[in-house]
Amino acid sequence: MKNLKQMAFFADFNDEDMKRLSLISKTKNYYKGETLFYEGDEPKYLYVLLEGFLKIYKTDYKSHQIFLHQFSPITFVAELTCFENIPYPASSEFVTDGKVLKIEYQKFKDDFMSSPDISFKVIKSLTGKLKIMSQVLHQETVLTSEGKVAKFIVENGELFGSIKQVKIASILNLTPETLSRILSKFRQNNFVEFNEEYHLDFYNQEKLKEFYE
Amino acid sequence: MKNLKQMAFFADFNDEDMKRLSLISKTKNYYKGETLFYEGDEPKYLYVLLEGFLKIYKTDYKSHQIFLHQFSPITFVAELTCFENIPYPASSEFVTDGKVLKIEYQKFKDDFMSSPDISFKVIKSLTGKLKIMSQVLHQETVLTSEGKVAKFIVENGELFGSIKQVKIASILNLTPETLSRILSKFRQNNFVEFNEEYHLDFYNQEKLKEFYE
DNA sequence: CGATACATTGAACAAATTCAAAGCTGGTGG
DNA sequence: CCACCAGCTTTGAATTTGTTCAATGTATCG
Repeated sequence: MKNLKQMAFFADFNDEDMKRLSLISKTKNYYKGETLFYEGDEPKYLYVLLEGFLKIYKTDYKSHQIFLHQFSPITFVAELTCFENIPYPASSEFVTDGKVLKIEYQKFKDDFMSSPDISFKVIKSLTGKLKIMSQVLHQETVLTSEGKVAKFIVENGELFGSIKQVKIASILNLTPETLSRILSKFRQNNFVEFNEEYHLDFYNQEKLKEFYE
Repeated sequence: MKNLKQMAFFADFNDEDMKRLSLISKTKNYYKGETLFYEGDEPKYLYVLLEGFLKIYKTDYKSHQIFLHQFSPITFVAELTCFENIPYPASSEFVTDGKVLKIEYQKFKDDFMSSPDISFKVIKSLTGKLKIMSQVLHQETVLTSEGKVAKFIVENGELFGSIKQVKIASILNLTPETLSRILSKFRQNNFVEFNEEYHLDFYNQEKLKEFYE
């Protein structure tokens, strides 16, 4: 359990606190590809992602995944559903092998939530989630496909070459075809340059920003 | 200031608390149509909507409004931006005349946030916002236009006749034309029936749900 | 009555997806 | 070492979904 202390949230727990926490929780390991919960499920535990990467997505009427976010350890996952006792609003799948702390929420609430420190950190965790959702909403409602790609280049350009375009397309909720067409358009207009390893050599930040600002 | 007590948040404030609050805040009146803040602005105060209805929206690249939510009193508005010190992620406009409590956030945080009661209620307010955003995101990313309309009929059918279709269209982020076409399609398939006053007389919930579940 | 806003309908248009086909590339096994 | 295969990328054409533009119809309210 000692790695919990890495989490900002539990950083100032003392040994006594950690012991109490361990009494109301247990860890579970998952393999890459396994699902932690599905959209619509009822929450049973308060989850803390301890190891591995967890993808959050929705499924549309065509059974296509809509990518929302990828969580890195260590963080609470979907705590909203516990606090509000509502079904999960999205599904989650391990992108790598991983480990999760499953906390009995009601006991956690009774035992820990009265502490101002904890409360404040729960607030921080929730505002973090709100920020993420706000960004996703912005991306999916106000940006065009070109805007999404332009923003991704400016903010995550280094990922070109290290991850495949199909992956980037799925992060941006675009088809690989659309991404390819937009990139070749950007290339033709000299907004970007790629080297032979698909790495981004250059981008015209000013021109690209016009697509999303 | 006594109406603050109507807000669940301040319900159990005593007179002393209220006095302290009044020292770090002031109220301001707004007319219908006025803007409280624009997307991108830096937050200056923690706002509490005391009276009136406040519309939250984003603006897309075509300068079209994307409707997100309409707040009713009494509630915090955009508290996230204070907690995280980030720009407003959306704009807001009064739909009616209204009144707002402007609280100096830093002092509120210092004076009040240490109380577990307050913290817990801030958490509730944040989870409420997360739920709203989750619904908006669902509506805008996974539902089709038909799905949006079907869901609106089932969940808000009584509003037909009392508000105009243009208004419904803007709530659903559809054009009036699209809404009209979908409604006439639903009428033709006998999924819904309207009377001569545009009131919803009947809907086939089962059929309609197929569009959004 | 007439003006103004709202609703409906059709046709053209736009953005992105889907489907299909053809290159490319990198890794594996013979 | 090379050939081949599976997965990725690119490109074109068709399709889909919803918007835009334009015209017409319908209410409502001074």
